[in-house]
Formats: sequence, structure tokens, C-alpha cells
Amino acid sequence: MFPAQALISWFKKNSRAFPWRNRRGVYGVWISEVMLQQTQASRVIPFYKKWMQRFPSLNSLAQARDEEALLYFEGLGYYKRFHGIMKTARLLSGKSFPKQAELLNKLPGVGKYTAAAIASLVFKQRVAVIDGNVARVLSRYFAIESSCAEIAKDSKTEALVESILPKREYAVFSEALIELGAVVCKKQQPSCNACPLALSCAAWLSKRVERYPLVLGRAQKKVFSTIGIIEKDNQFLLLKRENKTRLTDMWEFPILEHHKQGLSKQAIAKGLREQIGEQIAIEELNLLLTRKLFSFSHSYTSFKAYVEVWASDVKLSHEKLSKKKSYRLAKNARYVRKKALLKKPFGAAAARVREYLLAKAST
DNA sequence: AATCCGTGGTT
DNA sequence: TAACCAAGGAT
Repeated sequence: MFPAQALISWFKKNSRAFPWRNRRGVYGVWISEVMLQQTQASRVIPFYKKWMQRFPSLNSLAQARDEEALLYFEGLGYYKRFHGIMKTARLLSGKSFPKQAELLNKLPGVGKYTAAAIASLVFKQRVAVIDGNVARVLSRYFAIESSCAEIAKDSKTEALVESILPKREYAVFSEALIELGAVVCKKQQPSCNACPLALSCAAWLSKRVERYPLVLGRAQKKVFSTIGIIEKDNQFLLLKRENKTRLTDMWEFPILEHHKQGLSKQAIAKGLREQIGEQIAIEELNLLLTRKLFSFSHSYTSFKAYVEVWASDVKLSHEKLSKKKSYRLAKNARYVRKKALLKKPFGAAAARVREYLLAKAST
């Protein structure tokens, strides 16, 4: 018999205070649940507070400009979440949220977990709420020989959770299971001595807690990139990542991703030229890559980028460029003053370059 | 169905 | 430093 009451009692004494637990309005729960996807609660707090202050309601969000709203998501990562939020906001503008998990699941960016969480927390629907935390707790309690991802998406897990849902306070129970995974039944160094489930936990009873859940390793690819800082009349050239699969609609300095280290400057210049504007002479771009500013590495989800940042000792001017009738800037390119760099949403790698430029008196 | 999508903190 | 991790979803 699963000790549901012990878990609920534990939760009532030990639950952490979060801003999204103050009120249970569907809008706030939705925003918090999306922000919490694959993101630790402590990191979400400041983002959530600023977001709710600026966009306190569904309608205020639906009326917002995408680029301004994206600034409030900058730094959280997995930006598809942001685009899903905006799509859903406009879809629901002037309407009310659906209350059934099945319908919530159809909203952009609202998957099985988030739909169940909203339905349970806000609308008190009796549904299984399964996230990574729950999967880990289950893997240990029942000694399931699978990875968290496999457990979470296995339909049998849903039936398992439904079978242990208590008759009363099932919404609190679901939240407690998540909280237990986050605070006690952690991946590393779980606090089994403080766990209300320990006495009947299969992994704990067999002293094999660290074995669960199973993990599958994956190799990380490497990518080498070169950024060209192009400055003209004290403005920096930026490119907006339109129609890209990652970092969609965010801004960056002209960057060329290549898969070999030590690509020739000529080849890099050519690659950058194609992004910036087709008609810039290669000779000119070569002049733009005369001085290496610094280099750094940045880890993305499935690859690690080794980035070199280059700049020029040659100062361009509008006058000089406009004399070339062949000069044409790409549609997604803008020259931006230093002070305005912070008004554009940047990914972490571009933001790192931005910090470098802002910290320096000049390039 | 396997793969991709970010980031900052921890080990 | 490299590897791993944290309240998933979409294709």
C-alpha cells in the first residue's frame, strides 16, 4: 500500500514557498509550469516575478510585442517555450482556459505533463501528473529498470500513478510527489533518512537507491564558430535569427559555424559575407577579421561550441560603404548602438560577446 | 521513435 | 575542464 497520507503530511510541513504557489490562477500556474520545464525552480523565480509584473494577465500578454516579451524570457533557455506561450496567449485572448487536461494538451507548448499539472492544481481534475521528479521517485520506490524519460512517457506509468492516487487530496498528493523528488528523492545524494516513503521503498530496502533511475549516456558533438564584430560609426551589426530551428527570433553578432578548427580566414570571411549581405567584397571582409578579441566555449543541449571572436582595426563608415552601389545589407541585419544592445534578446553565447563589448571602452 | 532544443550550477 | 544535471515538448 503506497503511503499517500504520509507523503501528504510531509508536504504540508515541508513544501517550499514559491511565488506561483501564492495564488492558483490558471494564468500564473500556466506561465510557471512552462518556465519550470527542464528548469530548476530557483532559477525560475526571478523570471516569473518580472514576467508577472509586466504581463499580469492573459490579455496584457496577448497585446504585447513579441520582441519585448522575449526580453523577459532571455536567459531561461529552450526558447520554443516562449513562442508557445505567445501562440497560446493569442489563441486564448478574450476566452478562458479549457479545464480538461485533454484540451489543455492541445495548446502550443502544453504537453502531457503541463496539461495534467494545470488540470490538477487549478481545476482539481483527477489526473496523473508525471514529470521527471515523479518518474525518479517511482523508479526507486518500485525499482523500475528504466530511465526517467522512458518511465515518464510509458503509458503504464500513468496507470500506476492513477492506482496510487488517494481518494481525497489527490491534487496535493501529485504536487507532493513532485516536491519530494525535487527536495528529498534527488538524483544525487537523496535524503532517504528524511523520506516519508522510505519504509516501503524497494530501492531503499535493497540498499540500491543510487542505481535508480537508470541513465543512458550520450556523446557531445563539437562545433567551432567564428564571430565577426562589425562596427560602423559606433554601431554594431546584428543579425536576427529568423526561420531558425533554435534561438528563434533572437539576435546575434555575425557568426559562422564550421565543423573544423582552423578554417582559413578567407573561407570564414566568405561565410560571414553570405549572412551579412551578399555584395560585400571579400577583400573588405578580410580587413574586418584582423584582430582576435577573445575566445570562449559554450555548451548547448546537443553540442559544444568553441567560439573565436574577431574584430577589425579598420573603421568602416556609412559614407565609405554607401559609395559602393553593390552594398546591400541582409533583411534581418541591423546596425545597433552600444546602449541599445541590451534591448535586443540574445542567447547566452551572443550575450557573452555583448558583455565583452559593453565592458570595453572601445573595440 | 530518436533527436533536438538552452542555460547555469554542481561534481 | 568535461560531464552531468534540472518541474518537457515538438517533430
